[in-house]
Amino acid sequence: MTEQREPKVDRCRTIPEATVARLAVYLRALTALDEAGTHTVSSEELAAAAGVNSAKLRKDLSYLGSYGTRGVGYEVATLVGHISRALGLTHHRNVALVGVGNLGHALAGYAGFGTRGFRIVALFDADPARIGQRLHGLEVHGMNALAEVCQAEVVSIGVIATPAGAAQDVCDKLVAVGITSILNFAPIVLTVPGNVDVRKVDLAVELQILSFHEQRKAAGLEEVG
Amino acid sequence: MTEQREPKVDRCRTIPEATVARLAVYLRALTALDEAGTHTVSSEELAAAAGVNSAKLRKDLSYLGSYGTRGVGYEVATLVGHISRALGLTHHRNVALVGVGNLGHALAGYAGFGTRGFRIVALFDADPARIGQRLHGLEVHGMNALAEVCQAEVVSIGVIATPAGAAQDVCDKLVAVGITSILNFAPIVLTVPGNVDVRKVDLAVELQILSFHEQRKAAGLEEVG
DNA sequence: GCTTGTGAAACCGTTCACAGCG
DNA sequence: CGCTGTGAACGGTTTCACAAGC
Repeated sequence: MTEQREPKVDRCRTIPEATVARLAVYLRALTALDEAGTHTVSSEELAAAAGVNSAKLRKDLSYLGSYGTRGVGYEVATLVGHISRALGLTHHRNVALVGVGNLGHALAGYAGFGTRGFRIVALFDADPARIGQRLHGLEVHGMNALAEVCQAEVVSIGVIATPAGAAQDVCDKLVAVGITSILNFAPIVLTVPGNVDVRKVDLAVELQILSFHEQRKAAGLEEVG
Repeated sequence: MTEQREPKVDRCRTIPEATVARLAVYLRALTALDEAGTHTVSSEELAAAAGVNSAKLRKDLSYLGSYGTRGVGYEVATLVGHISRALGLTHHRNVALVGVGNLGHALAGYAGFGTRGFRIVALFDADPARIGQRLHGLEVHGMNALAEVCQAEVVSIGVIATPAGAAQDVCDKLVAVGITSILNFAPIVLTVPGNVDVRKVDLAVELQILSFHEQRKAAGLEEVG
């Protein structure tokens, strides 16, 4: 057997995937603290606000560097800066949204994006009846305008809010235009080239997971009672 | 605080958390296969449809029992049945939705729930202007009707689609009414008793995770080119 | 032959516990 | 003294590889 030693180019910039997801949550909590006028937090306090334990929080933050003060805690503003930089949020990112139906409509109007580093700059839909409409100050384009519009506005993330049947086709088009990050709300697994990142949100899956635990709780009670 | 040390009752019915999440995805893929008229799938095929590798899929299914046929594969209908049972989806579960703003509106109209084991049976909002309105055949109730309505309809899951500021209060009210499973769309960490399960969906967090990878890709290119 | 089901190994993430430092 | 930062231990998850069985 050939001893395949991993190249192990472990430059200090390696942040575990699980940590990345939590950094976003810490950022949210820190922003809230900042707005409340708090200047300093201990790992214990911030961990509570983020719903994790303090050891995990400290380890997560340690991947960014040593930005705390022993015996004191972390400066809120400093952490906000470092986490923002780590997540690539130093400048706003432009988002294109495809599918302006039920859910897409709601996403287009969601104010939370703007305050957290993102701006929806373009809307698309396949339905001729919707093309040309204006939603929250943006015109709905047809899919054939995808390339043109995405290059004019510098779009870095695509959001798919179409029915399942259209999603893979839309995805292929987004990839063809050069988009390499996709957030998918359609209940289907997308196939993409290796350089493209996809994250998915499936509401029914979330409910089904809750259903599983609900059932287990019911079974447990039955046994006891 | 309430340090609940689990007694570690490892009865054979223990399905790992990571597996539960994927079972829901398998179910989605199987339903699609079923509708397409497929009767039998191999682990390889189903794994591809679910976006995982086949070894993982087989191990996941093995927690439910041995329902495949060696040399052949799995019968679609059989698997659908077993996964549905495992997830507690043999009967429809009733869902209460709190917050009928932008997002809540979209969720109330999302047809995908009905076909996948759930039914939204009650809508609530704190805004007097919205109370009494009808949405997709359901009346919007005020928060003071929560107890009454949730007990009349047997609600097993609560969905919070309110602004962040209202979410913890709404959550407390749901818990008080006896709801032990909550899906939270508000960008805040909810505090709940130990017997209550919370799952959260934060759209901005998802985008920030994509942003991280997008940045890393950009950094990588810079280095090469 | 082919594909499932599964121990064992490798991997990753979390928790512990304490050294290090302000 | 208090809190951060971190090696080491632990537990859960994924992958490997092959025996079992149609």
